[in-house]
Amino acid sequence: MSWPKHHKQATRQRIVEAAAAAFRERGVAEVGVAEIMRRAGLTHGGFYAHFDSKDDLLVAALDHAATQVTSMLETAAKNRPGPNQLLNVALMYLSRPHLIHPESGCPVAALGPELARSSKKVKQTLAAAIRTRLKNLSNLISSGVPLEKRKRLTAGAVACMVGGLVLARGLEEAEALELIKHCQAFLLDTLANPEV
Amino acid sequence: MSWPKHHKQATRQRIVEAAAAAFRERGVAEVGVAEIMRRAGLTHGGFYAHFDSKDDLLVAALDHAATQVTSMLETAAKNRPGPNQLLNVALMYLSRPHLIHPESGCPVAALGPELARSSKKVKQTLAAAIRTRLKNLSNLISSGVPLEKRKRLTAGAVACMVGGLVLARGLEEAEALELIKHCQAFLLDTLANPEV
DNA sequence: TGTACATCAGTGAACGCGCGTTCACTGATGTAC
DNA sequence: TGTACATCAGTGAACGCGCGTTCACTGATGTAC
Repeated sequence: MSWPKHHKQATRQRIVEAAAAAFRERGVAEVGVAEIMRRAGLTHGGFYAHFDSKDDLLVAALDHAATQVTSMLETAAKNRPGPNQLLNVALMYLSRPHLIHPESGCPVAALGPELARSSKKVKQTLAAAIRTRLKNLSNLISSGVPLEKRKRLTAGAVACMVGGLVLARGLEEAEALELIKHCQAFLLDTLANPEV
Repeated sequence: MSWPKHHKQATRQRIVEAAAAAFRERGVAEVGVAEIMRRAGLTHGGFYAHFDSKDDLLVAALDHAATQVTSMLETAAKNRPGPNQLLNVALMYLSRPHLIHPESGCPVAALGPELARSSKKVKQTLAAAIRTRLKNLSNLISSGVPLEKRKRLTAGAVACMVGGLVLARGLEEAEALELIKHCQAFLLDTLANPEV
């Protein structure tokens, strides 16, 4: 073996990271293979030594982005321990940094509709990411709350988070910040009441 | 004047309607000018007699789609009069027909992120559509509720509606229906309590 | 330690294709007489 | 009423361009001796 075995793997990872950022920043259709390879410090010809197709890369990039956001939200929950972890996560999600940095943020908010119209593999990866998100956030609710109510709270909170960000990114920054603040306050009222 | 004056206008309208449906169904980048003209029963060459560019058409199509949804939601509010109009609208929005028919549904849920990354004109049209939506739904809340609270409820409800649909469209149908049901229940709990 | 070698990650020119856009033309229309 | 005409909505071939993908090649690497 003429090259260190981790070398190619590391290059692949760099491509995946570049793609995950570029896709979320500018959209899957708007970013070409050549641009991603350039961002990863390579030329476009080598792409197909790492991936079967652009679609194959999209699956890997989506998976990477989803994992990245999962650990970001977990960190938010751990760093601010308290009685209402789900609320802490929602407040961090509906924040200015997330609003103005789609490239490192939630792939559902940045690309959801586009991904839902993509190939079967991409749709399956998206569905898996959403399921994981719902499950993880559901686990942040006290186990004293009945299962059905936990599902309701999780679905509502995640929907409000994703929708709040999608809507805010369609407005100018001043209005956007106001909107996410209102969504924060809405969830605060809803999730912080004693029955949760 | 050799043609009835309304003729060209009617053709233009047909193109806008075809585009509004096609874009919401398959995405702006994925649908070409030729396909839209074909859907409108025309050939692609005539397109530029009606629009300056594909982007120009997108502005008109987005505007049309937003108006269409506005009147759909208004109908929902009027047909089911009651103490909680905002909830009625949300329940209709988070429904199976809307889930499986993006081509006639909310353009924010179908195209939001893609539009937010588009040209300045498209972004402005999107922002205007979102502002109108927020304002209209805010007006459905009893004027007895303080303004700030109304803003909070509106923002939260609209975010939950849009996010719920975006998330649901990323899942398989059975899970999707369950998710929108949970979002419905979430809003029912939140909006139907006496303090609203 | 030094040299010849096999491996294979990465290069860059080239491909076919579909896109948005342009333009010379066609032919259906209402009007003038 | 009938015919010649000007208008212009719509046609369809053509354009340059950038895309995803392919492939013959290069050159950096660790190994054998």
